[in-house]
Amino acid sequence: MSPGAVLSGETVFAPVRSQTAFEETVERLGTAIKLGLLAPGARLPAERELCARLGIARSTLRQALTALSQSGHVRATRGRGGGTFVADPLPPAEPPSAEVLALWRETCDERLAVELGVAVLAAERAEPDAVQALDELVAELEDLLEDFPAYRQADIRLHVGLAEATRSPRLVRAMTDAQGAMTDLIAYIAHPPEVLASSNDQHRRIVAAVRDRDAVRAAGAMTEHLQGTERVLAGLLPGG
Amino acid sequence: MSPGAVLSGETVFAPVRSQTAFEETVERLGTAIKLGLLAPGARLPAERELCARLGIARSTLRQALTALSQSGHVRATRGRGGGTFVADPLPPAEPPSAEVLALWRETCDERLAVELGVAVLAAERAEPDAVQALDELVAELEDLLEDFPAYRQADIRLHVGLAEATRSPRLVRAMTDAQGAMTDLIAYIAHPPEVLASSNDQHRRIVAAVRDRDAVRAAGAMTEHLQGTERVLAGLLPGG
DNA sequence: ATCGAAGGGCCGACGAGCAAACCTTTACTC
DNA sequence: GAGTAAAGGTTTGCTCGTCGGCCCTTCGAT
Repeated sequence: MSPGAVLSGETVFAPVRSQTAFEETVERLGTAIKLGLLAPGARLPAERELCARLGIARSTLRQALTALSQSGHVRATRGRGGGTFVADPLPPAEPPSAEVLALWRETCDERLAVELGVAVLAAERAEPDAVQALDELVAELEDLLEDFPAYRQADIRLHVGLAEATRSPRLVRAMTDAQGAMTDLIAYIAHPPEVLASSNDQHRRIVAAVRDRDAVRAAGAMTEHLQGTERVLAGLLPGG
Repeated sequence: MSPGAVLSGETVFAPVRSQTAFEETVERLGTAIKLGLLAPGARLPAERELCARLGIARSTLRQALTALSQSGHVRATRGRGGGTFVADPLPPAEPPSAEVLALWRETCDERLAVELGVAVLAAERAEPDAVQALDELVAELEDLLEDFPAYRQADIRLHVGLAEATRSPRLVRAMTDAQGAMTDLIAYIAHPPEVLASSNDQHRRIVAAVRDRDAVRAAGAMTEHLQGTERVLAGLLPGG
């Protein structure tokens, strides 16, 4: 038997953790809000429409919306012209749990895979339109070096935008999940403007490689980009 | 708004698909069996132990085992020294559903991400022991060029072995999931010995790059390796 | 012959989720 | 100002998956 046999045995028989529809909905909408995919002040679809789109009963959706409303991420107004809106401003983020911190390396590993795959496929497939949108995001980021929260929001839009350029919905989902997991880790470490500037240089190189349809260069630039975060985390967290 | 806004909106509000514990268990064990992670004739842990490890009730586990037994993947014997065993031989694989076929490109995209990430991280982290195990698998594959089913089983062990070399359980899980999804697509296309020989050459180069701790070369070799499959599928399936 | 470890079967309790109503608030329209 | 449409809020009852426990059957080892 190969030396890894124990590990794969462990993996096969690891706990099955079935999320409930309620939990999954809270997480989906909550992450989208925290990542800025749903902008502050934006209006969600009406409950009756949203539950149909999500494929769940309205009562289940309302449980999720109630939870998000109690945590302050969403607020609802009644009557005609009312609806459910993303809170503005958003409530402050909560510090990451011990469990999240303990698994930080695996989280980074998963992100590495998603980002690398996205970089390669975006380089193969991105349409000129998409590349232009990415260019604009990079320019926008340049003006946000002094304001980390705003920078991070636009950063997420850039990474998700790369995933969208692959036109592979599952990769978009994987990217939002990965970014959601990373945000918990990233939020509480310092990001001086110089670091953000160099990070955005890397963005520029990634987008340039995508424009040139150069998958190898895109992957290389992305690897470098991710190493920055990882090195900082390795210095701050256990198991580094 | 970026051109991708529609896509990310679609993604955020896409149906939440809550698997039941029963379904998840059938899929986990079923995939492990089909992939050969649980070898034919192997004995599963006792029900009472297994349900504890999976974190589910015994009655739920038994539903899953009953399903797997009815589909012929597993057989159970009672009494002391009895237990639940992986069937030998396994039942013939079923042809892929129309849904699986329609999403083949996204499946390949996800696999690309996982395999690429695994290749890079394995090159950074693999221990000499693990590399040696991979070498042995490549050698074993060399003797199986004439027997596709056996080749494919060992092929999976090699790819999962690479994932194990990263020592990242989530990547191992991601790899087994990806291989499970690919198997459905691969099983029904022709694989003449010459194709397998060239595929195994690529394996050799991947492992060599991992041994040399050369992440870039590992990623390159892996990309090339995956393109083979993808090109064949693109020729046979719609949307290619 | 007995014991113990294994699968096999059964049943009651509980909670998630669903479906379909109905109520309340609010704003636009005529 | 009355009516109506569109939104969130509430209630109710049912189904079904899951749990947890209990007892039965089988059969090798002692």
